[in-house]
Amino acid sequence: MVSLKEIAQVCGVSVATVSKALNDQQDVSAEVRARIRAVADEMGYMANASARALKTRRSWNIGVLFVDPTHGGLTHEFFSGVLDGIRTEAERLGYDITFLHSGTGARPSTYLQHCHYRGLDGVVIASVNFEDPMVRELVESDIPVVTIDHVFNHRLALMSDNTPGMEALTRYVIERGHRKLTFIHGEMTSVTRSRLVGFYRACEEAGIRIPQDLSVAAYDGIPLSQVLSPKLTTWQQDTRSMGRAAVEGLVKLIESPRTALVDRVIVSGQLLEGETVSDRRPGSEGNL
Amino acid sequence: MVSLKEIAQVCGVSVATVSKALNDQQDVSAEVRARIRAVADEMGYMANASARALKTRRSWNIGVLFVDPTHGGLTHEFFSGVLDGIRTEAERLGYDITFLHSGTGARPSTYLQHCHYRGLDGVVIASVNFEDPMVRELVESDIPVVTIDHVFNHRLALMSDNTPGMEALTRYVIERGHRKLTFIHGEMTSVTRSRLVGFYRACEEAGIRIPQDLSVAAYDGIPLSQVLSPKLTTWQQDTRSMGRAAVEGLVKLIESPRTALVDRVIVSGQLLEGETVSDRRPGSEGNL
DNA sequence: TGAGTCAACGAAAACGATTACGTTAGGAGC
DNA sequence: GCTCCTAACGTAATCGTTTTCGTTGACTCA
Repeated sequence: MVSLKEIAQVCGVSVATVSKALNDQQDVSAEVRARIRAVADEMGYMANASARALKTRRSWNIGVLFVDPTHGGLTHEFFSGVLDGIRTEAERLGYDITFLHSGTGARPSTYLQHCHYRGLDGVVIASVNFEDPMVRELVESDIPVVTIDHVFNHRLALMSDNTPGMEALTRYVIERGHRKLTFIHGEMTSVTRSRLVGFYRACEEAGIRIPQDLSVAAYDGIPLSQVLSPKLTTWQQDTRSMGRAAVEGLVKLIESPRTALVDRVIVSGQLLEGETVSDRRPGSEGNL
Repeated sequence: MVSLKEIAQVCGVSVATVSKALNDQQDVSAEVRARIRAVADEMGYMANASARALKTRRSWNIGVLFVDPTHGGLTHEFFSGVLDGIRTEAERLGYDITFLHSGTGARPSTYLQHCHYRGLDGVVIASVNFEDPMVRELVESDIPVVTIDHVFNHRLALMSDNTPGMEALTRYVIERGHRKLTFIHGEMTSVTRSRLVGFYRACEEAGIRIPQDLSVAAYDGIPLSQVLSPKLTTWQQDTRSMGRAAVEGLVKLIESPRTALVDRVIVSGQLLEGETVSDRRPGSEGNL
């Protein structure tokens, strides 16, 4: 609440000079700069984000759009990890984050309007219905956007390695002697399709013969799977890294739109060997 | 990005009149107001939060302070529920939320400075080390604050029903015939102390005699406990309600500081009967 | 008719920061 | 001594709102 003006008065200089000194500009002598900094520290000066944003049109604020289809809110474990990554990386780079929603206060609005209202510098979109007109409006706007696990033209997309990951997971199961496989999935989203491709690839590569005992392997390495007994064998997505990578890419897009690449970033996961896939290879005893 | 000025030009009125019309003030005739609203809608006008905040000193933005001691970040299930409640209620009341942290951009700072930087209207504090000097600085500041599960003088506190909850849970165990009880807890926080009080109360009420088979009851009804086998018997805290109630109280404090009550709000939980407490009463068969 | 009232508008000053541009003075160069 | 350059500062406009305080004109009423 102490402003540039007050510092200027104490130091006997103009507001402009204080601003320059605090922003490390060249137009100020070393002595004056040092004095201004000392006074600013002493007075406990803190910049006013609103005033700065108003003038510079940069809010240092990133929007996060997430709609949980299962209505589980933020408890959804996948998004919790992603969000934590987003939050961590944003903080590191000097940004705050704001949850996007439709309905600013009493009057209803769109996601894009919410962005304009807050002057958001960019948006991370994850886990939404990408067919939603409000989402499309946002993606087609002139605001920097990065999507997670969905690809739009001319937009930065951050993908988990769904196809190769599923392929590797399936191959793991096949290698252990299983020949009759079933792929159980939820809603048929683009993510599901990617994984299905990986599943088929690994199957084709192997050929399918006779059934044996039931084994289970899953996608997503959420913590829950590790406290179950027996421990679930899964392909673990590094959700935190996904969040971090998303923000890293977005901020590049924001801060150097000319040179930043609009492409596909893939964050790879890893096999988490649990106890739910038996080893049926000749000569082995099996572990289930 | 269309501003009041542009609307004013189109309508042939002053900026002041447009502002008044859009903010439902009395100083504008019905016809002019209607025309201004129509033009504003048509032009897709959206207020600029920064400009408004700069002028009114109200950001419509609430800070959320949460530091996970176990370093699990937002994946901490308790806080995920609380956060979702905060988010939902804040949205309903027209507020956005911002995660507080120390370290605004490159330069390190305190939580309070972060609040000033963003002009936050109030703060919800949960799951932090309440002895932290930075937390105390925040609590002792002039910013509206509500704490969750911790009581400060002259500050609004939102408590879960730790003592009566623990008391009820313990009584439940005793009623089923158990006489030798053990209370296992983590760090000795004020929350732990509250629960311990409830535990002792129920014990005193009953008297203690001989040991029997092992039974387990737990506090916190996180989803995990329900997928375990056997299902854990727990006292379930309604985390979402806690988040909502916290924001509800905070906003009252923000919007009517004169009449809002600074007190203790208690959100009660409920017994979630699982399968981990056997029934040892005479005549019963037990279920474990 | 003249004073007074009031509804309906506008002018302008903020809020706190940034920045293009103007100004000043001292030194260099001839 | 004069011009010119440049480092180091200040002036002032500007970002988009809100809000106080005019101002204007129509109307009422004695």
